[in-house]
Amino acid sequence: MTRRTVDVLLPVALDRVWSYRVPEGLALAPGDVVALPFGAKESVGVVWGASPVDPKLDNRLKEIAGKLDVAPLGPKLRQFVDWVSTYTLGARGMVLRSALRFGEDLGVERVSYAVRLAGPPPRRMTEARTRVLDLLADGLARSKSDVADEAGVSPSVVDGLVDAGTLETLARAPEPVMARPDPDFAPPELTPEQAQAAQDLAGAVGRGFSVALLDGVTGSGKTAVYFEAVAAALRAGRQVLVLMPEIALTAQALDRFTERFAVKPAAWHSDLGTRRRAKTWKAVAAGEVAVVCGARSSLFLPFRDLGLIVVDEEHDAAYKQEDGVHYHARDMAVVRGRIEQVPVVLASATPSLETEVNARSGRYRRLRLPDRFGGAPPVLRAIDLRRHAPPKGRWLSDPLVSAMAATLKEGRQSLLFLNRRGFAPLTLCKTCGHRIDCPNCDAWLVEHRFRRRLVCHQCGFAMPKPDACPSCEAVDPFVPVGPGVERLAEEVAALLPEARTLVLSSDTATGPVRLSEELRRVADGDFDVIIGTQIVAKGHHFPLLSLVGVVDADFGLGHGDPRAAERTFQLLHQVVGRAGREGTGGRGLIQTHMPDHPVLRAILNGDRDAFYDTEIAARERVSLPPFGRLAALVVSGPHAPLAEAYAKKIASLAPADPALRVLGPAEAPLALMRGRYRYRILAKAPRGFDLSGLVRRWSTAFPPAKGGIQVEIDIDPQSFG
DNA sequence: AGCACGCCGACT
DNA sequence: GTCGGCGTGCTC
Repeated sequence: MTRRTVDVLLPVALDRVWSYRVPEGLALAPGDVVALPFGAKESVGVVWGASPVDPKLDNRLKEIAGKLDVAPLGPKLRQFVDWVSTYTLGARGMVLRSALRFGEDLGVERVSYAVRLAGPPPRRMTEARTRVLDLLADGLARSKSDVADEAGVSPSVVDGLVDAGTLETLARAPEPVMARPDPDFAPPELTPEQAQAAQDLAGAVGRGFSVALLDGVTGSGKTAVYFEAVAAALRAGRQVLVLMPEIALTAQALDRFTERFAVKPAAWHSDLGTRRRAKTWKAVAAGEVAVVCGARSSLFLPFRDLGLIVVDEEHDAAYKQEDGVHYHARDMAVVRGRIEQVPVVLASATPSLETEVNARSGRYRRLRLPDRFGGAPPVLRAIDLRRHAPPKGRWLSDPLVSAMAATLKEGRQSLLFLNRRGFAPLTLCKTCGHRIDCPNCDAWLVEHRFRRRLVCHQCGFAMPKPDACPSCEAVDPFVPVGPGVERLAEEVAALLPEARTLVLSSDTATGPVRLSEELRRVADGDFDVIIGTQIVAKGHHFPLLSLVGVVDADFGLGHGDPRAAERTFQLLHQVVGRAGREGTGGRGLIQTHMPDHPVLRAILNGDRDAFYDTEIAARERVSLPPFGRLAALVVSGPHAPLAEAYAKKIASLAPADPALRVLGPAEAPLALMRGRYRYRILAKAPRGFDLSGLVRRWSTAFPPAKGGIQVEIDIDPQSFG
């Protein structure tokens, strides 16, 4: 007799489905989330389909343990998972894993207890009890932990009042993750241009797939405009995904949503606790959450009825996922939009070159927003470091320092931008010239004075600064070379001792929560000088800021990597845009050795199109993306000659296709990383070529990888080098 | 990705 | 004699 079987996809690094027996009486359909035994333990999986089972396998089939009480993954999400896996060559199971990120426990909801005033005051009054009763005097119920927090007492004080009969506990149903946002709560006043763009975006909702580039600087009202498209989707009763770079997901950003729609959006990022994660995931699947603001992984959330996708800061490099499955969230957002048949809005002041090309060709609609502060962008000036070289051991030129002093005197804030974490990027022995490198990577150890350690920015290796040179054994011989943000802080302290400075980098703002706190203090005027890495460039608003100093504009230029030039352009554009958003004429001073470099000229002249013109022409000439396609195959292993030999071997196995060009293997940009030697093969193909398919065929011919050798495949790599 | 199995070195 | 290192191979 034939048994009922289903094919199940599991969230593990496997590319295929597995057949299972369906127990008697259990109805299963594709998309159902099930529990099942897998290997030695219990796992979850998703019913992906049903196919005839090899009879030889039949008696080895295991049985599905049961169906989980969550909404099934819909056909469009399953199609998206399949598509992403096919395109990126990431294992299908690993792509599914991104869609099943509901944490360990989906099961039991924790009952939370609320308390409210219910009886006479207790016989014995204490100060702590008074504070609790004052807080609850309005008669409303609050959760026990909120009461303890807000009254500044320990939870046992609340318990004591319950025991005394003054308060009563109510087991409250777990609150819904979010109340429904109100599209009509606080409609903005829009300029005619904004209103027109808003109308365009809102009009696209409900009319199938389309892509629009919403093009405008930070002060142009981009957010207010795309919120109108969000409002349109809400009115249609549909869900919305707003993608943001992880680091931009701050309270500041979410507050803007709250001001417009009266409730907070659901947030989705790596900082979420498992509890909240599970709750949000379920609520998204059930259609109870209307709007998610999330980092790139929110692309795989199981929306029940998605109506709109917004990709904010679409050019941001953080959208590229580099570990596990390699994908670009902006590109995949467009794919999900196409599969879901919903509009996609890409928002940026400095679009990626890919998006700019698509807008110029008319594939994407462009909606351009003028700066609403009447075209008064910050006044920008280059400081030519060849003429204004700071003294040795300093990095701030005289003109920049005097501008900072004047700004301080006016009671306004200055922002110094330097994209280097730590104190100094290089530590040298002054006796023998020995350089302190990472033992696992081809990188210098960066001194971090706050942490009192030398740190590898590649692999995280850290060690205390040694007392003696490991090479010549001279005692205390080290000199820091070059600046990091921490070293600038020292310089500012010496030059402007009365200034209150803040260093803002991923070391000080660890995650959206901490970053939010620091940004709030900046907005409150707790600091005069903010010294930041690229973390300060990403869409945050600094209301008191009137001077931006770019300490080293040349960083990333002049290596001939087109992507580096694009990055520098975007970063500088964004950073100088932080100055003077409140109408007071802001200033930007840019320290550089090459004020005539095209990227800097475009920045200084505010001529964005000039930058795109030259960059697009250059890429077209040499068929770099988006005018050609790239795939990178990175071979790595603990033993350099073996890894290189393997890389050469697979390069020689490339399919013969006249359209394909195989370059390398060459040492990868980071030839040694985490103790692994890396060699990179680049495959180039024309636009429109099925590069994924070709690489997939190619990879089936790879010999078995032994000796710890790994091959990572990156379709559309970000670096062209 | 997990996880078990298995085959070699240093210890209660 | 056993504990445990991580290389290899399997998962319906």
